[in-house]
Amino acid sequence: MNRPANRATISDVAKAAKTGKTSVSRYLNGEFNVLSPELRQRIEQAIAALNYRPSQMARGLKRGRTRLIGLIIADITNPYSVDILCGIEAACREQGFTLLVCNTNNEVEQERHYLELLSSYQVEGIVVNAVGMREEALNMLQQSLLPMVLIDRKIAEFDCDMVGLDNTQAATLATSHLIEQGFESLLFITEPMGVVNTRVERVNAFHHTASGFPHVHAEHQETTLSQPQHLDALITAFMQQQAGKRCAVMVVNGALTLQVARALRRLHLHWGIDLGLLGFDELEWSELAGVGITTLKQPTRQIGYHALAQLIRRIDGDRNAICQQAFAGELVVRGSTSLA
Amino acid sequence: MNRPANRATISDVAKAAKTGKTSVSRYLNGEFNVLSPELRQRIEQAIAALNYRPSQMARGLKRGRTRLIGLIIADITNPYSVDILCGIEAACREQGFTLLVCNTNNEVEQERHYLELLSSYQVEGIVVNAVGMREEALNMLQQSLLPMVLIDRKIAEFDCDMVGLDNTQAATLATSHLIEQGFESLLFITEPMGVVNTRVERVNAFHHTASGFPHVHAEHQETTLSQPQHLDALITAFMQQQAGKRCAVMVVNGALTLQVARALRRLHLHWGIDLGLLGFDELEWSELAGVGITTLKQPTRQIGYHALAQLIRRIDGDRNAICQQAFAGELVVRGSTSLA
DNA sequence: TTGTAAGCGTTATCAA
DNA sequence: TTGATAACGCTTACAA
Repeated sequence: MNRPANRATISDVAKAAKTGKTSVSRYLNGEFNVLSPELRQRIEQAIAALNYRPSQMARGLKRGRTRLIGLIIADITNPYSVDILCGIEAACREQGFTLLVCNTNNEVEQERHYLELLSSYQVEGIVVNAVGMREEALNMLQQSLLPMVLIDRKIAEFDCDMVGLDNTQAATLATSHLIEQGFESLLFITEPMGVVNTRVERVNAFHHTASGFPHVHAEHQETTLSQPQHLDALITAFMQQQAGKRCAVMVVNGALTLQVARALRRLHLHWGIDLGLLGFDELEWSELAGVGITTLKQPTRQIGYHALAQLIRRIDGDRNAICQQAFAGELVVRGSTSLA
Repeated sequence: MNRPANRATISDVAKAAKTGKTSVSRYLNGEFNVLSPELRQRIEQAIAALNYRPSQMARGLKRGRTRLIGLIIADITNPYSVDILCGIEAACREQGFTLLVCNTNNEVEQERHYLELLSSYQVEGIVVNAVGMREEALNMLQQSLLPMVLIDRKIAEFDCDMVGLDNTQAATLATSHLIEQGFESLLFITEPMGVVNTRVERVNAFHHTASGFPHVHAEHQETTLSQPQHLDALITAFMQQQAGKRCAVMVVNGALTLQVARALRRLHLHWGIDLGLLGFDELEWSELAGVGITTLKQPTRQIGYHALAQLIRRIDGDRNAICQQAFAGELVVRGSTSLA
């Protein structure tokens, strides 16, 4: 019943080194103080000879500590999420954790699946980047008992550590910039606000800031990523209504900014010439699109990094009250917000 | 010694349902034909009551079959890799496999780490997207005994299934297009060719195609992503040397195209006006950059999808000869290659 | 300094 | 139909 194709086990190594499993285990865990140099060497050779690698399965089963962190991403296609991921990875590396990335593709079923998977593989904590995730999916998270931290998004009635952008500061900064640049008519385009706190906070700060300038017209409109052509109508209507005024469009996130830029192209409207344009989220092509697009840049890496730091604190037993960390955004000014 | 915080085990369920572990295990594996309806219901209730979830750790340990696939990505920041990932995921979903994504960030150490991790968690196969991976890192792969398929890149002296672009077809298509558009002087900018077969094949096909047109000047130059300013000198020299001719630049991949576009901006050269520009890899912003950038689009999703299909064939015991699948690229023509 | 043996939570074998 | 019981590969008391 030999299965020669299979990997060597700790018993094989023990046999080859003419010793017991215990000593091999000790070797594996670096407990050299209880190993004679001679035995240590025998084990070393046996391991090399058999090309032995310990089974994390068995290890995890036994000790329950895996140094594994799960990251659930709703949409890996989103560059914002990827940046966050990089920040988390950096932190993981420093702390000796390994990151397992799971992309749910915005599907509830996938999220449920991964959540169970991660938990059943004994990850010690989970980071959830819920950008674009539907409420339904989020509720599922509450069932998980694992240490967990949310990125970017709060969930109503679900107390959980959160790390993200200071939306009020950011939207205020962006709106002020447009007004300073002399724009008198502002349109904030957002995905459906619903209970998505990031969107709501951005829109609120937008209106609040604009309301300090009576001569400025400010309105917001909702649209969905799935119906990009809807933007054409939205923007056309706005431009007609506000004809003669210096108009600017502000966009709630990077994914939507891409769609807005495409719509403007279709409409033969040029940002920086026919109207102003400012988008949340810095994109690699922001400077290449026409005269460049002014963006509100999030400290994404930092957000990811601190999210993991917080998670590890929880893993290490921190029982302090839930905390929400908000980081300031930065304005990157380009041609799209300086009308000639 | 009770640990009430911990998850329920199969024994707990068995106890709660007043039965043995075996029956519970049978229930979990859907062997209802050997379970009386009555017992089945008791188990069902016990599971619900305890919110029991089987431990994949223990399962994997026991049966050695996990339905897990590992994906090793050298640079998740690369949109090409993300697209591939999406294709693989789609295939995984269909086939009932779960994908674990590991980003090595182009670090050899990370790759070694993940390779061991995946194998020690009993993934049944690995897909490697080596784009941007250094040779050093690739060698490590050879040690792995798992079923494996490479994306985009071959490794010298390492027989392994590979799925990628038909580089010769693609480069020929692109070069022909430039010549048809009346460009007489072509510069192919590539990352260091070394033994990276994709780059070599593209450059070779480029020269071969151009050589059919005696009036066309064709040259290639190497540069690295880490020294974007080097591009400025490269391009300036080319434009001066070929002054008076209709010049075009072709770029070996999307990441480098981004850098080239930035360099051209710095040099105040406008693609579609001062020179032609064509890049491998379609990017979401290709149409938004100036007059739009002509690209050679890879069927990325398809590549990912077929890579997984091939891997599964191997997992299922396919022992046929190593196979390399090359998919055709498609030209997306935009303003950058039609000089007024 | 070394080794034996009892688990960890499953599944597989075999007997009832 | 059921259910002990022995693995799976590892860690960890506990002995020696």
